[in-house]
Amino acid sequence: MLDIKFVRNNPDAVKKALADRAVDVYLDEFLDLDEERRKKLVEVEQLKNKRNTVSEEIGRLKKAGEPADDKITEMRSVSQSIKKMDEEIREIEEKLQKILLTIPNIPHETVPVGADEEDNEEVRRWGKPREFNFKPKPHWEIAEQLDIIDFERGSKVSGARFTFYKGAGARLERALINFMLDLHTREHGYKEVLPPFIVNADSMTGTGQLPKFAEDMFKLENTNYYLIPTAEVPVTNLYREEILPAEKLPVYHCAYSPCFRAEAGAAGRDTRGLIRQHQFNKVELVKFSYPEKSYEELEKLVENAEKVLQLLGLPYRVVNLCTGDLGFSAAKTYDIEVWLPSFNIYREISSCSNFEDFQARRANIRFRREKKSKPEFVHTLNGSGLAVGRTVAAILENYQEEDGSVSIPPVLQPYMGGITKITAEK
RNA sequence: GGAGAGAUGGCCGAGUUGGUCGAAGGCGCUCGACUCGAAAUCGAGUAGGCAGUGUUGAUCUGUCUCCAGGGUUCGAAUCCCUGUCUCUCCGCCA
Repeated sequence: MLDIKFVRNNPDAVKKALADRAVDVYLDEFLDLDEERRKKLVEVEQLKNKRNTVSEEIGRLKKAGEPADDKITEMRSVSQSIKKMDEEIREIEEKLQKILLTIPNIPHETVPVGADEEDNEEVRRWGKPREFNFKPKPHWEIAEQLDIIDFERGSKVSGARFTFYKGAGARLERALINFMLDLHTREHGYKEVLPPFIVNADSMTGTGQLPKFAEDMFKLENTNYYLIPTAEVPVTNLYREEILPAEKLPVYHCAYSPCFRAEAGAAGRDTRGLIRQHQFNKVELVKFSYPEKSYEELEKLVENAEKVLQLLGLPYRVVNLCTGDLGFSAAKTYDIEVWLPSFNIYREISSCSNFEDFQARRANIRFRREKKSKPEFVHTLNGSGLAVGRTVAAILENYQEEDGSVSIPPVLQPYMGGITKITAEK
């Protein structure tokens, strides 16, 4: 959510940001409503002031045993006017809030202006895609031949885009989760959290999933609960409605969680394999930062996520998302894309964003610079470190051998009970 | 699931026969005095949102906020209704 005062004072900047994102918002209507609200507010506050002073007087008169009937009658009508005006103001505020909640964040000045992913800007590459002397297979073929992932039974038991991991596949997934958590907690200074996987609507609004993106999520019927689409939601909302002591900043958390996504509107895309599932695992990194340090923190966050791929020996590139591809709440986002040989392209495996104070304002997460200074909004950041399912896919594809077996990256071997290779069971 | 109790400022905790209550008191914190310094002691200060003023986030003014949302009333932390959460006991359960 943007600062209403900022929108009021910088309508042109907001309009430009909206245009760059190709988003339609009725900003002029918003500005008119805002002005009307303030006008009415002044009026009603004057009336309230009158009510307060006269009511006090009535109390004094009654105590002294003097009559106050005429004043009471007068106040009766004043109170009625106040009630009416409060109602009008409330309606205006509701409209304002509704619009405000659907205005996306303003892109940072270093974000390239562009229409879609074609206009994203490649920042760097790491690692060289391996040259195969045979035709690399897609990960779902490898996995099925090794009998470590069962897509068909996943569909039977749940539906499309659900899978069973089995044997070494299940263990690989678990190994990756532990490897990532260990790396981020031991080497990168993140404190681990294991959050609830179900949250309420307030939390979803706090991080920006609601009200605009309700159809992307699974809602539990007859409740106010949602399955989390990412650990970003519970972990960022950890400090909702709180004022953090300055000495605690920056706060770093990492969290494993399953993620549930309805993938509405993605029918027909990535129908095979692990790339797009209704349920997948992810290790998430979340930061709460001083405003002036948040872009520094973003760079460090991306590097922390990259480190996972480097240690796993998976080639990747980092791209700076353009205005048209940028998520609703983000001011700037780096995607990390891992090399997938069978696709012959880089595919998103991590998304690291700085939300500046956009989520903090929605969720009311603040900090106090000095003991006596006013609370300010923190900046929030998060990034995948990494999406585990896609990492499994990348390992299977990049480490596959011609005989159908898959080598285990050395850093993962301790987590896999020392095995160096996944081979088909006899 | 059944029965009961409760939700007040950074924390603890008064206030529940409605009327100078944004809220006593204590702790904590900040500043000052004392001290070579510290402790102790003494004095002062110590919520947030919105709006106006100023103008750039000093000050001043108004207003709202005592879990949330409604209601009664000239006036509610105090009365009524609904919801949420917490605690205790019982039942059930991993």
